[in-house]
Amino acid sequence: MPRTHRKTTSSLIGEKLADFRVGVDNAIFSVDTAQNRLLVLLVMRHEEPFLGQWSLPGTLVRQGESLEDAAYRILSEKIRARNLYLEQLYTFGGPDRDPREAKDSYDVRYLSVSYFALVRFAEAELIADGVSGIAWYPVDQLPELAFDHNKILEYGHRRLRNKLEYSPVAFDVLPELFTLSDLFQLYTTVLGENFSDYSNFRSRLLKLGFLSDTGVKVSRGAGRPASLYRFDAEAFAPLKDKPLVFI
Amino acid sequence: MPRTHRKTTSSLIGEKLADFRVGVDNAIFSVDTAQNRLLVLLVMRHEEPFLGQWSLPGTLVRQGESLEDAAYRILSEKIRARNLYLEQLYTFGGPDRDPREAKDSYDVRYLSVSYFALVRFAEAELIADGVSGIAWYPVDQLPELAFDHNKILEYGHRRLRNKLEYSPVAFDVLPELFTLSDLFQLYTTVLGENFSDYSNFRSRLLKLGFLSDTGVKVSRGAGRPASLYRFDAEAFAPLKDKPLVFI
DNA sequence: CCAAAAGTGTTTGCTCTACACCCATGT
DNA sequence: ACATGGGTGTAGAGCAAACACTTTTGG
Repeated sequence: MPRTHRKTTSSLIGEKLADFRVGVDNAIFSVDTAQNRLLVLLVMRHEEPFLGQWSLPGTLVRQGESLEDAAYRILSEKIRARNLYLEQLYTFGGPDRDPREAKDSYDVRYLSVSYFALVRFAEAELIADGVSGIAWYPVDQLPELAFDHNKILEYGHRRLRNKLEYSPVAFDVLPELFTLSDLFQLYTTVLGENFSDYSNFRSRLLKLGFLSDTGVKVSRGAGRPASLYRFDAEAFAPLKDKPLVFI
Repeated sequence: MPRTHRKTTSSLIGEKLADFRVGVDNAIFSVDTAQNRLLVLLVMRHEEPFLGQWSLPGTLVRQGESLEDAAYRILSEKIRARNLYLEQLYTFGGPDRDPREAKDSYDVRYLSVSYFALVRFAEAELIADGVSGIAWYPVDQLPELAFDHNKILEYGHRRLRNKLEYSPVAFDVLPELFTLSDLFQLYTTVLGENFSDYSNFRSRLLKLGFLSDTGVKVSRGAGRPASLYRFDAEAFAPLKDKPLVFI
């Protein structure tokens, strides 16, 4: 494998290696169940390029820091969230995705490893550091973002929908105890109004057998009180690798 | 977003940025239908570290070259394949994944953006460049690979199985005209013996409506001759974004 | 009592599974 | 003729969509 990991600068024709800056950008989603909105966390840029424009929270990777560590670091610098789900999304690294590449005489490439996160909205307290603008934006009302961040978000949004359908991410982001309506509403705000009928959703989920009824009832205004359920990780374990459908 | 894309070296405490070499490594799969084996392309290393060990074909990214371009370049340096499917797999970038990081005084990080590829076996002619060892290995008889390449391959293998179930990659890798047995066999070698009954597989696929019978029959030894089918891209188009199950 | 929310049940049609069986060819 | 692989059909189980209905609360 002669061409892999050759020492930095090669003198062979046409083989000049690119010099990279590696950053991590996060697509952080959250569901505001009170207002039925799917939100994404944006921060205002205070530097060139794209000064004054909204962008995804990101950072450059430090020495000794893994990519995932970097992703968690940005997240914890922006919000205080304890319950969350995070995974790598995609790596965007084409040339010309950052305007600085053109200007820099040194021909530097900016590579972005993006991460996808879903956090519990109620607990996610934004950290205002005085200077930076930081805000939750509804995904259907996004402004034009810096770099290729609109593209990253679109990609992240697709991933979110898939995750919800095929894996139990929802429970990472719901409170410990929740009603089936809470769960249904979460799915509805992410997947759209008519993804399923409530009663069918309900029986499908219950049949899977990893939601345990605590027996405790809660009343939310008018209407019959709802049972509080808990996600039973043990009961779910055997299903972990099977293709699940929560439709 | 003050911490994103800050100019190279920062002097703030604990914020020393990592210096990156970005490589692309390919997990290239192929199905040998004659012998019913799932193969992966490995190359022998002729440099330290891991000299004399097998590894995934990889390269460092050049100036002006996109990640995907780099992936295609390695591929075309190793095999002459015209029909293939390729997509990004995952980015491995933790510290300590490359032993050179420890030795280099300069604290360089080696980041690997891995790509997943599926190529048509019959056409994939290996390019022996005299020096390098290069070979197809059955995925169930892998040697110990350099770096974290075993992990990458495992990840790629999982992706392959998913791709086959939910997307029409198989048709990128089958000949223009194929029998339903060819298709079934491809699925069997990748997903395992008992993923489905032939007759059910058959009717499910045909009902989807994007396989058109050419009427031409081929005889392979004994037994009734089989119809040659063609993948009808137009008929498939409307199904593109729907969740398909080829199980 | 009525509206609202939670929870149950039923009907209809379809898909999945598992086989059994027929068809066309080489030897 | 018979083994071999290709292709068709079917009965039963289970699931999903749609919707009607009951239960329990607040006002």
